[in-house]
Amino acid sequence: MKKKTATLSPLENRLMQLVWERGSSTAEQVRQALQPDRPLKESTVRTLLRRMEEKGFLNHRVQGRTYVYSPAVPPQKAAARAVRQIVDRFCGGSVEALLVGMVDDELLDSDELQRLADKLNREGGEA
Amino acid sequence: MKKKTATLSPLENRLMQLVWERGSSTAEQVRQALQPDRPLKESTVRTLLRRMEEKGFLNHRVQGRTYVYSPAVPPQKAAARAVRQIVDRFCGGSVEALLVGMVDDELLDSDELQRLADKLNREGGEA
DNA sequence: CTTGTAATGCGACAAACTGTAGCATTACTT
DNA sequence: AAGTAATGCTACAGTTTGTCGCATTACAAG
Repeated sequence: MKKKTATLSPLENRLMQLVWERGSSTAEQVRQALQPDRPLKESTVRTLLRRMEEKGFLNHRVQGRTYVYSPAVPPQKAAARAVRQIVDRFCGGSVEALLVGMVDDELLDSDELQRLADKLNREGGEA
Repeated sequence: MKKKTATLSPLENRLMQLVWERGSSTAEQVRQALQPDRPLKESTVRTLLRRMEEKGFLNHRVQGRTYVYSPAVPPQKAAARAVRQIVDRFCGGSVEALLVGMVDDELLDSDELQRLADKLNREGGEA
């Protein structure tokens, strides 16, 4: 059973969140951000950050003696990617089916959908 | 570390797929469905099915000497649930942001969205 | 230049999750 | 009463996750 993981674990996701919010951060900053809620040693945070970079979710640039990590992918892009998986898995590839399900589940209401559709169409598609 | 898994593994997902398609199935049927592509021993399939039930994705009823498994949740419901997670994780809770991202990612095009919105609104919301 | 210091990556380890399956037990069919 | 088929339990190896300690290294200060 050998394979490369392209998914973030719960905790990794938590960190990803922070990095997205802050734009970019150092291990120490992330550690502080997690602070009283989730006290982790710096080594731990660094390991996580490193793994996340291996998985392709982060990039880092060296600034002086410090590594500054930043998102390799914008959140919405990652989200879209995740949704694609869901659509394939659960909805037989039909995005429409997914949206219908979301409305049924009250995750989204049709008015909101309407409004959004209007907005997007008005803007037109600027590829 | 504590335990509490609410997610399906890749292979489990594969089986879930089948059960959704077929409505309900026995271990043997699932095994056959996986056939040449993924030959698994019955024991294996049974273990997977059992785990999936533990995780709350399947139910089973006894029919004679056989267990017949069926989805505990319809696919679109599960999808919506998964999407909710994504929305929270990646889009700061904004479904709209997600949809915009999907359009950007060409996973969905605004015309399609428009059509769907119209359709849903026409049908009206039968709670 | 030497040394102290801070930041780094590597290697480790236990618990949990996955993929796979053998086997003793149990429940129908004959 | 027996044979047969389906069941759940237990097991196990390979991975992933959560957590670190530590040797090493790049800089700043002396």
